[in-house]
Amino acid sequence: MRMNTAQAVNGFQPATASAAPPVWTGAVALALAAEQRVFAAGSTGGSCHEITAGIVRLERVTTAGQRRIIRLAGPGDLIGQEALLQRPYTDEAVACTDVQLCRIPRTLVQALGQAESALLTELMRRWQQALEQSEAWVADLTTGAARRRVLKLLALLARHADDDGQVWLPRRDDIGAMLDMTVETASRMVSRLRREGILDLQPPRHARLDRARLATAMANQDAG
Amino acid sequence: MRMNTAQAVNGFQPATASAAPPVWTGAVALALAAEQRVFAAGSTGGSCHEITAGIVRLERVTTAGQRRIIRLAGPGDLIGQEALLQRPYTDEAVACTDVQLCRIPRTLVQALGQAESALLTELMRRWQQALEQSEAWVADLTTGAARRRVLKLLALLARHADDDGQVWLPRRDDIGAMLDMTVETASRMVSRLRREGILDLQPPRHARLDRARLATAMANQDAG
DNA sequence: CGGATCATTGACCGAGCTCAATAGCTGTGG
DNA sequence: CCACAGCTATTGAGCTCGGTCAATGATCCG
Repeated sequence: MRMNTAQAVNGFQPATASAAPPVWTGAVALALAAEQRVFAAGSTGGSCHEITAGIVRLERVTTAGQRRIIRLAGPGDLIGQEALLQRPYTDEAVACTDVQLCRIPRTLVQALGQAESALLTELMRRWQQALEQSEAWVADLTTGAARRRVLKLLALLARHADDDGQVWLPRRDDIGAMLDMTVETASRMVSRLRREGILDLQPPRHARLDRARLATAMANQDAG
Repeated sequence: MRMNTAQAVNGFQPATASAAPPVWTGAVALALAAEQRVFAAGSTGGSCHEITAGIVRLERVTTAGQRRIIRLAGPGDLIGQEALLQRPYTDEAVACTDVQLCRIPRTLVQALGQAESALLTELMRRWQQALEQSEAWVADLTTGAARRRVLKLLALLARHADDDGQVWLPRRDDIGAMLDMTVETASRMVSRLRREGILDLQPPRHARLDRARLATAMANQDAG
């Protein structure tokens, strides 16, 4: 199973701090509270969205009837690109935290044939970013023991830490849907990490991470 | 865990029979034998590739040192788009079967600012397709019991059946890398499906599928 | 305060991993 | 052609992680 390939392909790229103002001139900003729906699966909206603040989850219901969170999208991420192609949204998009969005109408992008190429480049960049994150999700969050997957998830969430160093910690059943495990296992893992001092719960729905211990734990996990 | 949501979000869209000649005028065709590498992870190539025949796998080595197949790409799929953005390839691309490719140089796409919008649309379409497939992979192939995942994989492979109805069947350890299970479990599952008449092995590396029984088995699996 | 949702913990059990042995298949050289 | 080596696949036996079922705590409101 082990390989001697040297290059380290790291799943999660450093946070693409797109604090710079959105490039989509003409797009309209809007805000949503946590648990509000951005768009519904199967519905046909005329726009995709750039997330400027907060975290949005994309989820669907599998043929087995199980709710499954496909990926998380944060600031700088684009969701609902399928609308640009006049297709219904594939997944349900729901705000995990309070979020701020930038609504990008399809019409805006369609008038882009001869528009400045910077915009086109940006579009491609974001699109590819989504693809890579989706693939990183497969690679990191669906592989190995439950403990490993939870650690990986924490590492991902740490990238979205808010100003005072707190990270958003999903509800246990959401963790389950992300990592394909039961609520109980998710809870057990979180509790264990708390006892190990890796995690310090700050209810509601938040925690403080000990980055060093987290890194150590992940290294140990990968080693074992 | 079960939900009463009615809409069926099917993971795998019908095969995008892109038998039509590639839209990329100026791109150069090339052929590779099975197990040949299309591009290496970390290397910097000047082009992305459209697959016109065969199957290519995209894989990486996780931080745990485990080889993990991220997705499969077939005819009509675009791989290595990151080259368009002058970035090194994220994953290793290896031909699973003999493949035919269309090499699309970055320069070709860069001269696209004012080019016909049809090409731009096509690019976006493919990009989105890759994203969706990656997400479908997460949804279908990383969820649930080993048996379910193998069935899902077979359903996916069935979409790439060759002319005489045979499907390419990965080596057991490749199945393992795709579905995050051991070689032994993969072998056990395949053997079981063979005994159940869902699968008829046609070595080397091929099989014939009983679509009806496969569908039934998947339905049973989802029901249980 | 009472009810609802969410989280934690325990006891038990089974799917899948580990370790290990056997069997097919493929190619290579005598 | 056969014999052998090296890979690939299959199968078995035991053990463990995580799922299932169930009970108890927290937390959060109205």
